[in-house]
Amino acid sequence: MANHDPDLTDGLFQLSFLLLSRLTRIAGDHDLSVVQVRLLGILRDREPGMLELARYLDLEKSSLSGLVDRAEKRGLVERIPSTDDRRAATIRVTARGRKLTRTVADAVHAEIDALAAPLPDADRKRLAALVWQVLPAEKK
Amino acid sequence: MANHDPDLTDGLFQLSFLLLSRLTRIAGDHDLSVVQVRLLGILRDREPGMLELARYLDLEKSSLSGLVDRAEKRGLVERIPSTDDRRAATIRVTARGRKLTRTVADAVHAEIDALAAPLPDADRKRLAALVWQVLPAEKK
DNA sequence: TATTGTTATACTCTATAACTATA
DNA sequence: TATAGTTATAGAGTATAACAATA
Repeated sequence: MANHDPDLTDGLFQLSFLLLSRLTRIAGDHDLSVVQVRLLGILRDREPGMLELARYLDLEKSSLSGLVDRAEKRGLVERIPSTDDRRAATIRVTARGRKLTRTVADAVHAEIDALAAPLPDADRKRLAALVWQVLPAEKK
Repeated sequence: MANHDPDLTDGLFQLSFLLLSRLTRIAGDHDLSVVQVRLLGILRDREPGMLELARYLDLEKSSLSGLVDRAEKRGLVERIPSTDDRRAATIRVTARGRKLTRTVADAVHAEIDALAAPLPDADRKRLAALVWQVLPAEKK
């Protein structure tokens, strides 16, 4: 009955795929892809240039162009031309994008809370603490 | 200094994206995509039909056709025509696919072990147990 | 009629390479 | 020359709808 020594790697990937699948569905409910949600999430508290954004998302700068194009076309973000470097622009989330970000974030939170709800409160806290301990410093 | 009450949802998604990024890189080292790795992983101990496989991967059956086509073209899997239902086929991993699956799985395991290595042994076990507790029964 | 699977089509996402404009 | 960003192109992955073959 008791899982003796369940494998950490397998469990983490099972959980990752489950979370990703939930996120994909929630994003899809708002006509967003997972990467668009990540983009919006990054823009919550930053106004990065394209190269910086590419680094955050671990994408080539060329991949960013289309991504930002599609988000801009939907009025979720805007390109703000830099005043001091006429090659550069920063990407800023619009009011509409910010609203959508909040909506999606709330839905995601509710979903994950429900997933973890069966755990006793102390275990949920322990899990959160352990997860954050595994994350490398630059992700925190 | 101490993260007081770090958010569970945020931590889990940070970790999920980190794991996914590691998996993407490892898969790419072997010219595989993440979904191809998942496909191979499922075939380790099953020989499902296309519809069954679609259900495992949470994809439309039409998406499976191309996925399996590409894997078959590389000699990683093969379509075995069903003997009792001439519409149907099962998907079987080849010897070559099995070997590649092991290689990738080993690399992934090593990578995640390294990631979790800073944790004391007891904490690693606790983390694994908690993760498995969050997973719904059908994933175990 | 229902089911298994493929095909046609369209879109998103991604990379590489070549390019433009500015520094 | 170097840097910020876009464009051209190609391919994987995905879905919807229509289809073929078999049950």
